[in-house]
Amino acid sequence: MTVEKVTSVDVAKRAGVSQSAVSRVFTPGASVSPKMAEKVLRAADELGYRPNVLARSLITGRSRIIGLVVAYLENQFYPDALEKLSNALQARGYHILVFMVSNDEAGIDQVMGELLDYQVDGIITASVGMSNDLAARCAAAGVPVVLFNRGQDDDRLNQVTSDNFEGGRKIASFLAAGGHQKIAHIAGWSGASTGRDREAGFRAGLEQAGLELIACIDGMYKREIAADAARKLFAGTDRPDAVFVGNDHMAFAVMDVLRFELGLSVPGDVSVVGYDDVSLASWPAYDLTTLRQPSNRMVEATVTTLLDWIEEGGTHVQKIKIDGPLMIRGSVRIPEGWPDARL
Amino acid sequence: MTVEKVTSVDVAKRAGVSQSAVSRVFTPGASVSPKMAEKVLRAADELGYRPNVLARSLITGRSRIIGLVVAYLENQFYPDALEKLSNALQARGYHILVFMVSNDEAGIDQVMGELLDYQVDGIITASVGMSNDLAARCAAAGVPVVLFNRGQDDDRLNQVTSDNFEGGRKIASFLAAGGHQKIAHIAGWSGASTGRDREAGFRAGLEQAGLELIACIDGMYKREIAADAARKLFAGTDRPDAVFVGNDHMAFAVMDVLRFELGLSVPGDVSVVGYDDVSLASWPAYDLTTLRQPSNRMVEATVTTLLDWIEEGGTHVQKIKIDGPLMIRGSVRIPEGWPDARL
DNA sequence: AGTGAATATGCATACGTATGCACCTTATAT
DNA sequence: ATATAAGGTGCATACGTATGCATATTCACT
Repeated sequence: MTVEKVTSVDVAKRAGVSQSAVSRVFTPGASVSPKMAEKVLRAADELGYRPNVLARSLITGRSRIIGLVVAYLENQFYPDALEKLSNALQARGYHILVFMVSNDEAGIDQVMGELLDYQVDGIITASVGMSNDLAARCAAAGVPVVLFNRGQDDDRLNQVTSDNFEGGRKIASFLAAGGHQKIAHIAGWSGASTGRDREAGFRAGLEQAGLELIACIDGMYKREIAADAARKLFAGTDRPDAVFVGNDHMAFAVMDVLRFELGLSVPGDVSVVGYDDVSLASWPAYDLTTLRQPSNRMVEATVTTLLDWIEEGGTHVQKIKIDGPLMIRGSVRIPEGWPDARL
Repeated sequence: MTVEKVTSVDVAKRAGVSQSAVSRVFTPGASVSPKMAEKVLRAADELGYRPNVLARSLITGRSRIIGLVVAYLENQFYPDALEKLSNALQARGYHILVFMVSNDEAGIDQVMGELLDYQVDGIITASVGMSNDLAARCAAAGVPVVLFNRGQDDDRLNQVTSDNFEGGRKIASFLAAGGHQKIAHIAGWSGASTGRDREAGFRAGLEQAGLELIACIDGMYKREIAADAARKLFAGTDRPDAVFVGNDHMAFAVMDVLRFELGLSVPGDVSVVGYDDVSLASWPAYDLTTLRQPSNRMVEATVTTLLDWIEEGGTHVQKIKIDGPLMIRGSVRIPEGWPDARL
């Protein structure tokens, strides 16, 4: 396999011009005459020349690479987000370098180091937090960070989330309006802001309706743990008549346990509500009522924020919350005369 | 935001040594004395120095970046593969640059060009084919390619697939053994080898059992098209008693239509078999019988093949087929006395 | 102590591109 | 026609690192 690299020098030679001229032809906005452009482009085409992005980045200091840190792709919300992020960035001339990471501090630190080695122009973390030390290193390296679907109290870190507190609250008032009395919660991981905020909003909404949680278990955003939580919640005789599960991924597991292990009817015996509105939630097998995280708008906000920092040298750290509607489907008892309008 | 790059020169200065020495300390296998290593590492640590991968790649000609081209992540098989590929490559010091692509020739060509601009060391396409022209360009650039889950007659392209023909055949004999008489097929996209091979194997298996397909519709690997196909298949009075669907992603849609639109029982009225064995297939809501594509082994083979080419200058193009078992679950009528052993 | 081999180190250069500067060409206005 | 600005072009250098070559140091052995 003979590798014949063709460089701007080769093109210059063939076109009978200087290397700078070639470079300028391939640099948008540089000053070149039409005649020159034509000559160079023809020579480039004949040789099959394409600029070396890496060499370019050495000078410009911009790699057009965005690092994406993500913990797991099993929850459908993330591949969906990844696909949308990648498309949006690709349309703007950037590309995503993927870093899978186990969600513990040591793993993240190690991976984030590798990330910076690649001179990424920016970093998006999907549902992953950062240590202070790390945030400092990114800041020092001048690499902007956006936390996608994760909040963190650090005024160097941009973040884009749905309005988790308000979402939890909406679900609470919806369940309360449906006349549910014994309401339980299988929470998202308490180590993440999303889980905590949803729970807090949910509790606030219940209180507002004069209700109280009868049980709350941390599901860790994991299918198996959520399933166990469901088994535990429904082990006694005093069963909940409604469960809010911290995300759809866990909610599916919970519904499976309720229906196929315990023989309960959803929503006949118990209402189930999720969070995210991944596409599977709308499939008839689950038909899950859930609070939609508007991934399109979240992605849009993420990309806009990040590129603003990269290209305009942004200075104002954004903490963006995006409101989403409750998607009412067949997994819940629907309140009498509940307005069709989305919450 | 002040960006202070710290380079090997800075480290050299502080440690009182030459830049070459610093480079060697960070190059595994280079000759350095323990004393030197210690001095340099301390200085590097104090300054927070890390080698610039991009600058390094300019000299070595290796970027340690693998381009991954993928069409869509909705089918759970792909995020799963992506996660595993990324982990496996990461463990070997490589990272994945993601390129989303619409599955048409023009889009692929455009994207593949950008890919080569990044000087990737290798390319993996997930369920995406390549034009001859493109294969030639990759070969000319010395960039090895592995097609993951896609076959193509081109002796420059490595490929790793499951044994799709044999898989289709296994499913046919299983359904035949179950006493099904009116067997239909909702095929994978006929534009892809996987779909064609599964269908061919399926037909061969039926013939072997003295049966014949009563209907076959191209589902294009798309949920909505598969759902329509199911509606069409079951519109008349002479309904199939078994359907083999070209992948799980479509099979879920088919089951949804059968159960929730047509009120049929699966497997009471009709058996359904899928292909892939994504994790959702084993969830009780579907409990889908399906032929497992062993993604772990496929990923392993893909990574091994690719890195062999990259690091050892491989020369023998691999066309690897990996056999997978039929996972027998509740979506089919199970043949009397069918051995528990996997097919 | 002296010899040769083996190991460490520094110097200089190369990788492929972008860009400041100086120069030259062409267009524009006077 | 001349003066001036505006636009093109080439030269030289820089980006941050790896590496061949020559030299300096260490070591084992006689």
